[in-house]
Amino acid sequence: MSIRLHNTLTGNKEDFVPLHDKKVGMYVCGVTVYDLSHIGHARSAIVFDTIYRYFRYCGYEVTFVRNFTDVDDKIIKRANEEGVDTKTIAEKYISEFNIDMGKLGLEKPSVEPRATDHIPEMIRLISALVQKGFAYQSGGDVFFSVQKFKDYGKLSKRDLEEMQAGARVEIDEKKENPLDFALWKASKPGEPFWESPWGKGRPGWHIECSVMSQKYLGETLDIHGGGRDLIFPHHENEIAQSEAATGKTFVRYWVHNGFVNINKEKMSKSLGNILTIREILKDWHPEVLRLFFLSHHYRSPVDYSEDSFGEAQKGLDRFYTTIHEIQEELKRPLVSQSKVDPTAIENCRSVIESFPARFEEAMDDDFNTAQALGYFYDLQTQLNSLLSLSKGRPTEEMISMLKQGLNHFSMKGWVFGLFREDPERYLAQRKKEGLKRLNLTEQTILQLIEERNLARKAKNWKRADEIRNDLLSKGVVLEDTPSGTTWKVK
RNA sequence: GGCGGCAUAGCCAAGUGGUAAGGCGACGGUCUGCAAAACCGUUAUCCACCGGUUCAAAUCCGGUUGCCGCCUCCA
Repeated sequence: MSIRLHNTLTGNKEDFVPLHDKKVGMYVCGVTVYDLSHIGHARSAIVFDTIYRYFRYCGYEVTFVRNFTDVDDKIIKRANEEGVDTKTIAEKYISEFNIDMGKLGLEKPSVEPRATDHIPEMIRLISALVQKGFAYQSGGDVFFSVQKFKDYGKLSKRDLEEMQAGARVEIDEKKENPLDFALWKASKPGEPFWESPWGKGRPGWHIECSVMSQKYLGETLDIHGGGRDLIFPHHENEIAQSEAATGKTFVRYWVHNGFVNINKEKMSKSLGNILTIREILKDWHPEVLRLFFLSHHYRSPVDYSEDSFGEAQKGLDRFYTTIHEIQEELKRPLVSQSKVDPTAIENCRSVIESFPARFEEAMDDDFNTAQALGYFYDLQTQLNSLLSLSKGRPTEEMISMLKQGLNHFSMKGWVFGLFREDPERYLAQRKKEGLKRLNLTEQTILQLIEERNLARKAKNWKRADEIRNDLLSKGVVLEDTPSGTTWKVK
């Protein structure tokens, strides 16, 4: 079964056939480094990280390129505000970005090129475009002439004439056509610049991606990705530049992820609701973020809210609890015989054994992580069911099935970047955070449990329930198990 | 104004021709001193509305309504 993916260019789901048998060249637009990255960047990064991982899981050899835009108006503005040079700003936010991505547990791309390291190549490409008549110099600027490129608008499904009629475009006297875009910009005093045939200047935004993708992946890429908002003008312009220069198809499959809203509102500077990855990670485990995103289709918009993250948190806790319990069960001595109903065992077996196939079927279908996650929940239910059949007296058969389940969590979980923690540590950490939030110490809780257990021994249920209710009202849940009383934060 | 997308249970969310995954919540049961957790079961005769195509549609086509995104920097 091959992977099918939705191609923005055609609007259809297509069978993925790479250019070179089992090799995939994938380019994803990274960030402009002028500020901390936000939850939207996190989504894009997580979506493409998952795609990257799944291709590798399927045995593809993937070259994954994700760039840094380190020269840009916003960086210049920021540098001026802080009275430092643009390089300082860029370096700072590249390192912040790397910290965030590290915490999110993202795989390192194969190459992370920076725009400013590719200026000579950009100048070469721009010159070629001028020579071929696709671009023209105007003062110290060079523009791409959109009218010269017949296919302009094919990705964003726009018509040049209609856009011009739209008249929302600012008239720039330097441009022959208001929709023409800058390949090279003359630098103003105080701005960073490079020498070029057109004088001192700096590259336009789009050219870097054409150059860097071509350099690391060749003239035709298998996959090019990014957020939906990049479809126009960024990716449209990349196509124009690249295809005008090479005469070849630039990208075979365009993949775009949906946006993140915050409490049903668009995230924007003007609304002041930008949620940085830094802030998110103060309150939530990185895997909560991943679980949250992966429970939605990558192309749909998602809405961040305390509640929705709380739900993801709950789900993650439950997975780790199951994994932990399996590990504990594996340590218990085997029994040779069990009175457990064999059909119950067989039900568990069929779900556990069919999991990999179902997981792959879902992922092959345009990376349907939400569906795949549903199968993870099914798997979990069956493993819990098995645990409750075993009740601490596992047979060899049960152990083998539990191990199989654990293996699935580990192997398939890797594709999702989930279940990477030691469950015991994860659960302990959750308790610790909970105590901090409730302003309680473990000592207090353990003392109360001790007191309650004495009451229970004396069959003083009234006192025992009183203690339990008291703790519950503070947010602590007690669970009496055969091996003793445990607690957790609600 | 142009282009694109979405509308599935109380909530979140898969499903693009074969008769509604999964999660949260709720309810009933098993277990338990009672609970909690876990497990089992129930919870959408129906997928915004109207019409059409088809043996068959949430899924395709046409229309209506509502919401959102892009068209300007943006993941």
